[in-house]
Amino acid sequence: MTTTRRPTRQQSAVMDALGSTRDFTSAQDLHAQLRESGEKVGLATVYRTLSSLADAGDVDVLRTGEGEAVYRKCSTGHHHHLVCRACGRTVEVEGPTVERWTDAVAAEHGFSDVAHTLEIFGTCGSCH
Amino acid sequence: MTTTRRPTRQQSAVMDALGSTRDFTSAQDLHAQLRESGEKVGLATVYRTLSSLADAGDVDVLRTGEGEAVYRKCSTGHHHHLVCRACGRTVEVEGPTVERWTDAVAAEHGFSDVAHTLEIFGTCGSCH
DNA sequence: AGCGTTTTGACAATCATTCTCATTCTGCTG
DNA sequence: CAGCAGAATGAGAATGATTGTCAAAACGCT
Repeated sequence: MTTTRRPTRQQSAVMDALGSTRDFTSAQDLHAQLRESGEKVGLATVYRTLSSLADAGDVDVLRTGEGEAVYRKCSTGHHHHLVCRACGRTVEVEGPTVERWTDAVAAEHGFSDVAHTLEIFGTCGSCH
Repeated sequence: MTTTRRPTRQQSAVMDALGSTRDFTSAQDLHAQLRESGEKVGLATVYRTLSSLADAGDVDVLRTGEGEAVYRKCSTGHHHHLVCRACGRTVEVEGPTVERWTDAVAAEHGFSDVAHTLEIFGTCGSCH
């Protein structure tokens, strides 16, 4: 079950690329960036690497309004994102309040194994 | 600019189909259902109708983990969803707590025009 | 009924993502 | 160090949802 992870040049290339941006990036963009910087990495590999990273919880994934998956290297632990819809600046936020609320609501309706997604969008100060 | 909306048979067919399920349904499924029940509606039309309904705020849209768009006719007003990941049963939930929290967090970081998405997934009592 | 516009529908075109599979690495092992 | 089995890669095909195209059909109005 434990997928044997074998470190490779292209995997670290993908991780470095991810680390160099602070904003959410799509697999396609990431692939383009890598090509430009001279790294030869196949598109399929970018996808594969990103999904294993995501599965392992090493990166955060969310979907744009158009359904495209975007990835971001984040601090560990459970948290949410406050994203500027103009410049894309992202702030990580955390709050026991929400966690408690979702758990309570779920319990109240007899749901277990609860998980949730929460993203906040707005216009940041500098873009206003 | 104000798109003149002209009522048609197929549009009401789509709306009826949406109204007959209480769970989130994809455009593809909706189209299949319509075909089965004898309604002749083109796939493109289903998509078009759904997006205008969504734009108008008459239906709620969210994305499955795989990025597929799913639609649901909902009560009006701002609310969130508690979805059973096994049977798909959906419960609408509402909570000033979260609304206040997101607004506060956003304000704290200088963000304005705040919007947010929040969905809760879990396993409901009967599926446990 | 007649007309200008909007909608429809069959199908082609996009686009992101996944699959296929032969080839290339990697980490051992002897 | 050479050899091996299994994992990873990459090029391109395949998939699947969604959108665009455009001629034909449906609407609302006169």
